[in-house]
Amino acid sequence: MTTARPAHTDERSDERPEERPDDRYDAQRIERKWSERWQSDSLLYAAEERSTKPKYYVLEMLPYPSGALHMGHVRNYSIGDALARYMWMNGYNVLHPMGWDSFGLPAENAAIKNNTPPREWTLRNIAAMKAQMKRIGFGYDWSREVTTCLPEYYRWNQWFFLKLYEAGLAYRKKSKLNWCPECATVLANEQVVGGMCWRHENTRVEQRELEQWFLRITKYADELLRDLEKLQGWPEKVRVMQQNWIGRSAGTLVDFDLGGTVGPAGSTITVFTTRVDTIYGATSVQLAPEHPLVGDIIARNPTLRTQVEELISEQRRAKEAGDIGNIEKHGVFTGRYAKNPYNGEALPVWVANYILMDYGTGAIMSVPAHDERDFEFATKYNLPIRVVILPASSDPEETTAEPPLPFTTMDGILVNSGEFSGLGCAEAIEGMSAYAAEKNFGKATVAFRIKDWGISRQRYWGTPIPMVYCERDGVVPVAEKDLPVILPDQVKVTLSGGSPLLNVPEFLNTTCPKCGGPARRETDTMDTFVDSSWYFYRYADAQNDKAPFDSAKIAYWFPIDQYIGGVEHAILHLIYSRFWTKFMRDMGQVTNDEPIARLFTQGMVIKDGAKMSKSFGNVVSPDEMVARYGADATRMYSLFASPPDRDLDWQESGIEGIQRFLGRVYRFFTTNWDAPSSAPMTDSARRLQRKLHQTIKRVTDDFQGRWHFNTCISAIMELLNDANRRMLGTDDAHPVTGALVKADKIPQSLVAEVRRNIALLLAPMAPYLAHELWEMAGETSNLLKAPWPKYDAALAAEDEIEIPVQVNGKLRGVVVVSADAGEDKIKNTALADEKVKAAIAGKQMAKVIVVPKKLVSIVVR
RNA sequence: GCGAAAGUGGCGGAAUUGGCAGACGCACCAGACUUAGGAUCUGGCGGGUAAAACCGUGGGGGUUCGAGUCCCCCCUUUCGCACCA
Repeated sequence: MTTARPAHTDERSDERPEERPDDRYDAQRIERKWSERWQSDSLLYAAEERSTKPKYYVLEMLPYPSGALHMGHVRNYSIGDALARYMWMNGYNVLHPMGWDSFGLPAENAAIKNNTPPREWTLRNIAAMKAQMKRIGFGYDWSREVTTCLPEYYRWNQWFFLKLYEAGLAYRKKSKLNWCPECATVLANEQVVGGMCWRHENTRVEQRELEQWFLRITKYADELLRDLEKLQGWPEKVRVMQQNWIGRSAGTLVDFDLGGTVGPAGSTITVFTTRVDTIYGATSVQLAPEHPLVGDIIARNPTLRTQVEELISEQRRAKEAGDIGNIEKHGVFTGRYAKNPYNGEALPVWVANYILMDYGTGAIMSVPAHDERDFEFATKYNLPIRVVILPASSDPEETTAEPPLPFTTMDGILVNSGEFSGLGCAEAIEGMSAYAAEKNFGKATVAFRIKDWGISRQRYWGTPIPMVYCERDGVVPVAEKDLPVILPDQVKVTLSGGSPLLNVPEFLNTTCPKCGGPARRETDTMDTFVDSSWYFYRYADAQNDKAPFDSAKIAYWFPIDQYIGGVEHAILHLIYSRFWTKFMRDMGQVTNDEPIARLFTQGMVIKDGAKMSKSFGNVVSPDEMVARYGADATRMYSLFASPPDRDLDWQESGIEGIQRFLGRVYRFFTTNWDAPSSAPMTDSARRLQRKLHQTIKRVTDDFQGRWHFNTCISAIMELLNDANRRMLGTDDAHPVTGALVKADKIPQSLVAEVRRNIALLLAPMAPYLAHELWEMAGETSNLLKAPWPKYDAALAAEDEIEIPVQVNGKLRGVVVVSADAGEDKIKNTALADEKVKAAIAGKQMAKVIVVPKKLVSIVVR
């Protein structure tokens, strides 16, 4: 059935007077209008090359172009964009760029699934996500866009790799590596989470031995640790995580002589210990099952070999399961003895499954009396336990008392320790280390947990490593002038082992840069964390085709003033970035020691108590939110729902509330309030003005300080509620008497002032609406660069304040006094209050405490 | 096991410095305007009471005139680290 539209008639009785279209907040209309304007101005968000303004570099972590933004992105970028806009309004030369971390495995998976080349898939995703960002209205300087999968970018990865190679910081080594069967590639230690692949949480990581390229991040281990001190603008949590990751421990190396009884691997066991002061209490030496000496020891002993092999597999199983910490301690005695160089004692040598080859030297001295693990082990195998440290005590009699074992703390005194007896632990460590060095059987040293960074990936979609293997010249770097080594386009991608590039002869076969003879290219590609280790430098000079960047531009923009992203990058990305910066500094490319001055880690976006994910079916699509409520409401809700460092619980009804608020703001501008054009500042007007200045202060303070955007949005809501109430002439309740007072009309000039400032205050958080309101208020300047409002402390100050009065700790009344009232005045007013009088009637007043501007507390008996 | 953060109405959260607990928003309830309302506006909204009193910030102690906030013990949740010698 079709109903013809009624012909145009002049009169339709049932029709209500139509709202003027402009009376309704139409987010889609407003956002379309401003989006068009902004996009026609390519210089709108551009950072200035030469500027007299102070610089401000605000950066959000670049996304992986998966195809669509998720709410986590929206939250991250809403915070960054609000800050950038705030800084623009405060007169800074703001650098606010965006890019794409666009190499990596998902593109290959998608290629297999959809039969689309990774490059095509990736670039299409980038276009889609860029459109989303523009729709939401994030103010990025797109002239500086960085796309890591393009040769214009990754050629500099290769260039840096050559520099690292020249500096001896890139090297090749055969090693056992973490292998994810699902990814069919090697993973860095950082990408193994509890024995599982970081990307496939149900896939157990295996160990494989392969020739790999490594970057010598350990060269900077000490500095990376030390400079954490400088990063006061970073969350404590992140600094601690990095500190643990680097895992520095100062200790001593001590050689235990095997008396020439062991084969080619040597006849000395070097142990690492942080407690050399306990060495006189050592009752055995423990080797990791994979220690090189173990091979020699078990060579002619099949029984022992079987036992050790069992230890190795126990350890491997535990490692793969990720619970090496809970392994049941096992060990076998090798039948050998090693000499403690301090006292000449021969100690039995054991092999134990809880000793790790990749920490320290893979060998320890076992001191059961003063170490938890050694105590457990010695108890199990009946090894002797000898006390050599007694608790220090101010009472000399107590010093002789045997402590409960194991006694592991450092506040003790050495006993039974030869010439070192009587020393405190700390001085003993120092003295005994020096002694070892002097006698040439050891020295003080530092062990680190951090390992060199393995960057080889047997994958296609990444930066080719610019190295060539020649039969005559061996490993040869590609000449700088021949960069970039282009990643070929038409490649059959599979996920079965080995790099797909092996099957591309025109890539694989090349000539040796040295001799010109036939050679093969390296077919592994770089870990994508290489891309993200320095991308933010490229933003400073994104078009440069002669160098990764011009150092002068880096000197201007760096360090990054504010970096914003998820805490999941606390270790990997952020430690590699710091390493890369230090390397670039040492090669003279940059002058800053650290890339990032301030770091902010925002919380996750969750829904129904769980992280948004497809498997939970609780994913909220930003596109849908923007279509339904508008970009302003979407981003503003992401700022309003919780403080940015906490997790955000997405509630659809919450965003509706924000939408309603924006609608009220809009109507505040369209409503004709019938305000007197010139009127004296009535009491009510004065109160509104005070509220306005208080609001400016609150919002400004939040931007300057703790970034609790939820409370500064609340403040703006309060201002609007207050203004509306007064303008509508709703009755005002007197704060004390409760008597209703007719609200006064607000003069036109104050209405205009409130409107103007609401537009300004909203500009960082709801830019589309703010710009529209700014224009509606008759302003012609660009709101993006309009000066941020200043509050007047005098106008913000209350002239009357409410003072609660407590009697014996319970609230009994509230009195109003002028803000500058002295103690006596406040006290007298409080004591004159009827309710207070009633509460203290018939009792004896013991004490009256007056806290000016705060409260009165009366104690009665 | 070690370390960190957190625990406040039906919900998200506020209280920034020891000083009126619950701002702001959601949900809900009532009313207004309406043929209608998933629009808008007004009012209410921790428990309790007729109204008060009184009780309320995970639990138990403490300091203080006064504690969500400080101290001690415990519980729960989240995150990080975990035979690192």
